[in-house]
Amino acid sequence: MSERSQRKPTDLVSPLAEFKVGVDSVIFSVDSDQNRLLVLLVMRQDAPFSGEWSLPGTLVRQGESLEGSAYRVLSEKIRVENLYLEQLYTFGGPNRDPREAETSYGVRYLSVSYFALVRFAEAELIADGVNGIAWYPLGQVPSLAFDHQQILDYGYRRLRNKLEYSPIAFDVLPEMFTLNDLYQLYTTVLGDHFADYSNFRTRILKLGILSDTGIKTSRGAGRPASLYRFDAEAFAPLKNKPLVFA
Amino acid sequence: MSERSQRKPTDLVSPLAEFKVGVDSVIFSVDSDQNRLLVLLVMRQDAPFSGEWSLPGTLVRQGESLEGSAYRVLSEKIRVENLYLEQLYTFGGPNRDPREAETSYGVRYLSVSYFALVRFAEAELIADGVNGIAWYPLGQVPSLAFDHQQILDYGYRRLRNKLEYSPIAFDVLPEMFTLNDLYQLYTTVLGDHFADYSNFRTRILKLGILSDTGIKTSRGAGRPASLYRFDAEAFAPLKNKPLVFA
DNA sequence: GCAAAAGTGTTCCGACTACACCCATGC
DNA sequence: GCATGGGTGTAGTCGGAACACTTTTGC
Repeated sequence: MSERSQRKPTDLVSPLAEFKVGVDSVIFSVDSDQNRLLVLLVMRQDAPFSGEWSLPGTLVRQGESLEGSAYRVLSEKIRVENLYLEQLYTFGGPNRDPREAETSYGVRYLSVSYFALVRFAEAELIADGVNGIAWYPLGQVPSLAFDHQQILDYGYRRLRNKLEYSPIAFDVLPEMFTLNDLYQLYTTVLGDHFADYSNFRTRILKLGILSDTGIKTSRGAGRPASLYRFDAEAFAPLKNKPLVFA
Repeated sequence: MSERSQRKPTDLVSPLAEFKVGVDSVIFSVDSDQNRLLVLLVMRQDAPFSGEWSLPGTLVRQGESLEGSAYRVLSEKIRVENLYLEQLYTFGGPNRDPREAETSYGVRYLSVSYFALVRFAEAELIADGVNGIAWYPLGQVPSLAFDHQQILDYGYRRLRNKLEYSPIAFDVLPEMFTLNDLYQLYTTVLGDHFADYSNFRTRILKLGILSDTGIKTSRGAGRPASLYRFDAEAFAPLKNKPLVFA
């Protein structure tokens, strides 16, 4: 890690800060029935910002890794098997948390943020009867505690980037899915500012990372659609290569 | 920031971790005379890892922001005016720093890493006579203290990405530069796995963000080259748009 | 003149766009 | 049949890759 600055003998510089480290997560999900992009918010119970909505978060415990901490919050709020999780950014300026003022000796509160995309269908919210917890459609998000709006914005940008250039969509789609399912996922997250369905089809198939299971599925009227499966082996050699999914 | 998990009254969960927060920086520079990509390393003076090379870093002081801390280390090591700096990633697993074991009560050491690209010509190393400090060509980097090799790898990846998709090259080139200067910068960082000079020229000029000053410069034999200047106004509307510089 | 470096132009080809069109199902 | 959604094909266009060629300097 780090060392002090290199003044030789007596260190008469200002003292080191002491930190509590929090992990806050921007947890996204796509409701494919209503084509809405959702973010998970929780109502704060304690000061500061008691009664306001915020991103789910926690303070890091002894012996716990940052990512482990992120997974813990996630599992405390929702039951979900399939997800993508990655670190976002660390916010750590002084005075970003009102609790810093209260404490006599200057403890700082730092937030390592994560962003997650979870499979909506299986994501079951864990209501403990006391806490408010809810999926909010992006665009209907209320004002948030701390600097959480900033974190959310940052997470949304990252989500769109990841979706375009990484196969995270397949972490959140069911094992087998139609190409239309995939297309809908992309449009709800990215907006429909890209290729029409027909061109999307051909391009994504040309990548060669989807395998047709041959199984057909019928959703009401219309011709039944083929179910596809993400082919991890075929994708492996393409990893780290610049790929555009949308 | 964050709250605890939502158990109601008594918190009998494992206690919170206490953190020292360090900032470690991957500072790159391009020696355009020798076409080498360099990274700044310092020799550690104190335990742990005393006598080993490491990334320049420091522990965050009271009242100091993370970015401020990164700038402080930078200014303690080199004198440089023009640079690009951005946060990289936060490494914070338990047991990543040997000092955690020494302390009786489990203080954790967390590293928020930054990456910087500085203008080589004006970067003057501040030798304090005691500390080793040196530019190492990438590929000749010795084994590093802590998990600094991992941070360096991460920084290198980010550097290449940023160079391809952001105009950070112009933060580090002189005010006026030839297209060949620009091309050399790209090739030394990215390798010459992209367009030849002639295609690079036309593509970068078509972006419309470089303005020809009309001034010619002659470097030995050959036809004199035009000096160009980065046009920040012309670039402004393109910001946030996906742009490929290489 | 000749070598060296800067700068221009041309040809080829693959990829993306915008459609029009065919196919298989429910009712 | 016909509406509905799935799936295929094609013509036009844009942009990058490769490379030949011209221009302007030093010597």
